[in-house]
Amino acid sequence: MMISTKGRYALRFLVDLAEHQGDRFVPLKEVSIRQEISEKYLEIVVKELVKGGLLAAMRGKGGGYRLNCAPEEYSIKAVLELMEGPLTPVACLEPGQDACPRSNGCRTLPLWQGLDKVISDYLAQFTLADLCGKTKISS
Amino acid sequence: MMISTKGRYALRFLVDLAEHQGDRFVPLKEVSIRQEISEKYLEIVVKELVKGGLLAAMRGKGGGYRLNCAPEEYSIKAVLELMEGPLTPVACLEPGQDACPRSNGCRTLPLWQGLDKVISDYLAQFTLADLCGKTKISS
DNA sequence: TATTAACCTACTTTGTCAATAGGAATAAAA
DNA sequence: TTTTATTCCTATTGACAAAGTAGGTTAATA
Repeated sequence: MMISTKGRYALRFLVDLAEHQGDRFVPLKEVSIRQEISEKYLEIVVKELVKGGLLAAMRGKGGGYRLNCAPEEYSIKAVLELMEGPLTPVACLEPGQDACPRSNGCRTLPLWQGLDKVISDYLAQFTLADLCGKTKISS
Repeated sequence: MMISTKGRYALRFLVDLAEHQGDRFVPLKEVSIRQEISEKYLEIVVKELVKGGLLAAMRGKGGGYRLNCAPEEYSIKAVLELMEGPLTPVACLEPGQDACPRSNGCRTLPLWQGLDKVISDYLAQFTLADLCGKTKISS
């Protein structure tokens, strides 16, 4: 299991906004009820989305959250990486990792590199828009 | 990060056996030195490989471990699932999981199903033999 | 009978996940 | 101006798993 609640909740929050925001700010509580996610925990998730520049926030009465861009602009891969960190299947592939001393003759490295690529390529091809309304994703 | 040391060490152990066993039983200590993995921890990993029927073990002097089948017979996916459990990217896809009540209108489920499929298909196409000697895996 | 090696049980340490608790700051409405 | 609705902030908790250590028991061979 590689995707934690943070990544999953973040996507659900963004989809919910895309589908319900219209022209207003949507309060977190509203999403929390629709998505059946604890308000308090969702706060933590959303804080990172704001900090990452994906959402605009507005405080006080009538406040809430709003997408900063059109749904087509949100790459699924980018959202998940913001929440989860690198999505590599093994630690030695994480960016900024100094090459493992065994990497030269490592028999398994190519396997992990290939796996990393299929995951990365898959997630990079979708945007938030693909998750909205009737699904455009087929397995 | 989705593949733990158990899965990674297990593959390295199996590859090491495939490349060095010849016609004898290979003691764990020997692999542990070559692979630079703690003997004690490797014991835990190997125990599961034996229990899973992948290895034959022989005790006492001259003992050690040996592959039960030809390297082509070991599916990478099967080995990893033995060590890690289900490789699904999210919990709701694990086998034996009762369908989540939200699954009907879930906007993210198709995404996870698709991701699960690319991971599963990728890992299912390789065997231990593909990891041995010069790599036959390209990314 | 000494040696080598697998097997077994228990423990430890460290870190992350998934929250919860309680309030402070801010904006709008009454 | 006071109430209400909302985001924002810091701290804490409980459960669990990952990764590894420690110390001994059983079995096969020379």
